[in-house]
Amino acid sequence: MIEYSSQPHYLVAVDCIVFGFEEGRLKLLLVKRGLEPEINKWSLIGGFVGPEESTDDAALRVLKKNTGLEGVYLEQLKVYGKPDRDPVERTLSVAYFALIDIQKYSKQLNADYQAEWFLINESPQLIFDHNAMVADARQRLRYKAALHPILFELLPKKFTLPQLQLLFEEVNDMKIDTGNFNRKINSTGLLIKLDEKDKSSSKKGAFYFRLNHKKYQSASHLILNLIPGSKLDL
Amino acid sequence: MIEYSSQPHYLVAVDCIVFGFEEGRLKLLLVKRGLEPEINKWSLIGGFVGPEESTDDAALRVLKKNTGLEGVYLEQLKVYGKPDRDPVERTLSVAYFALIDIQKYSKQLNADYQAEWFLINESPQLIFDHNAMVADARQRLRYKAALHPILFELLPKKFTLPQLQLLFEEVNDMKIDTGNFNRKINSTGLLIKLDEKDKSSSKKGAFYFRLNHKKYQSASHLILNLIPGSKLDL
DNA sequence: CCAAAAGTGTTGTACCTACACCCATGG
DNA sequence: CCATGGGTGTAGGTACAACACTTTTGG
Repeated sequence: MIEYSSQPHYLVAVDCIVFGFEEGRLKLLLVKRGLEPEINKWSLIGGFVGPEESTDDAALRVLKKNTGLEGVYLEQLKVYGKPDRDPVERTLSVAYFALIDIQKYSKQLNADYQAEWFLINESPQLIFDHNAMVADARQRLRYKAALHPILFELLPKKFTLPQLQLLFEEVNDMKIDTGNFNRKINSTGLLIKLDEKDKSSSKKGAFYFRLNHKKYQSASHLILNLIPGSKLDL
Repeated sequence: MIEYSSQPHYLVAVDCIVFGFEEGRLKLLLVKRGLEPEINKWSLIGGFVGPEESTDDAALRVLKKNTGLEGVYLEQLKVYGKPDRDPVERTLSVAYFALIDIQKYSKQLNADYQAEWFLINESPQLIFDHNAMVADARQRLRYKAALHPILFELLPKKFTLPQLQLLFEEVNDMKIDTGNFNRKINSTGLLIKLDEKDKSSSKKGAFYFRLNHKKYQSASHLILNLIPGSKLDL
């Protein structure tokens, strides 16, 4: 039997930066940590990687356990591997970011786990290096969303153009011209206009749209150019 | 003393996808693996992460040991975390990709480690999931290079525009119009024209250029638009 | 009828592609 | 003097930013 003799072994965790979008604001899902150290402090959703699961599997499991959701958009962000990032024992963390439809979430088991949504700019101090993870994830989200139509993952099945524009403005932290935005979005062919209108925020009402899923699948690598002088950085 | 009781611990390795560019072709640095299993098969350069170093540090160490080079461009690619990716024992691998000036490399200790350059499209079968890592790294390189001027890291201090164009063509696997390419490159202000010419590949000779380092630093997030209808994908 | 949000039209400009063209020089 | 690779110029088209404009409807 071959073995790697005396190489050191470490704990491996996953942590998920979970983004949501509600009432025109970008939000972040946090939980109160359930174990020492730093018990009861706010933390990203996370857990240790089990012996029979991949890190991807572990992230999915953790996500399902805390939100009840499956089939959400999940992407590996990066590894945080400083030796002393966890004071108890060396633990590597593989960070993932998830985009979820916050409406779907609230229909699921809400109270079971004491998870809570925070406005992203008003979230509390987090444990360890979790604040850095969130900052990195926001940057990555901006970057990725500039090139790929992933932000739809944050919206309910039916949504309006003003809603979508607000989302883009939140993520990129800038105002966008409505005319140009609508024209570009429509030219992608990704949206299908419904007959129904949302009158909750104006008298005229804004038409609902839904995703053209066929187009969305095949165009997941499409390059949007929705953000004018975009200041990407990665 | 707090501890995370009985959570499982794993080995953690780093593997480096090292790119080079020579004679107009993109190359990959590989080594013959020095330990069982799969001893003497071709492999990425890699090693286990030591107890006192971060994964980034480990990658730098491994790179220095195998190429003698320091201060090279190095970026985390992603973690490969399937439970059975190493048949001996569960080992997570944090993959990094590096861009090195192959000229500098050959000046360093060349024969000490039995590393060898392969044309990227003619590289041998690699151990474990290393082939997948290379494929992912190529894609990431293309993606990143479309937005950031990182490809200069692959060139020597002095280089010509035709050389640079070849590099872009290799990385993106497409022909690029010379006129448009030159104009765009020049408009970035990233290059400084030297008086000297390289006459090795034509009678007229091509002017050498060097990087404007100040501009390069401050514009590391610059968005190049050098690849026409680019087919990015990540 | 008016305020306020939704959505459309228009126009000048910047940039980009394609391709024709000139340049330098070793043999 | 000509073949070859290096490098520049230019015309036509596209797409975009900016902003003025029309539409709808509840109060």
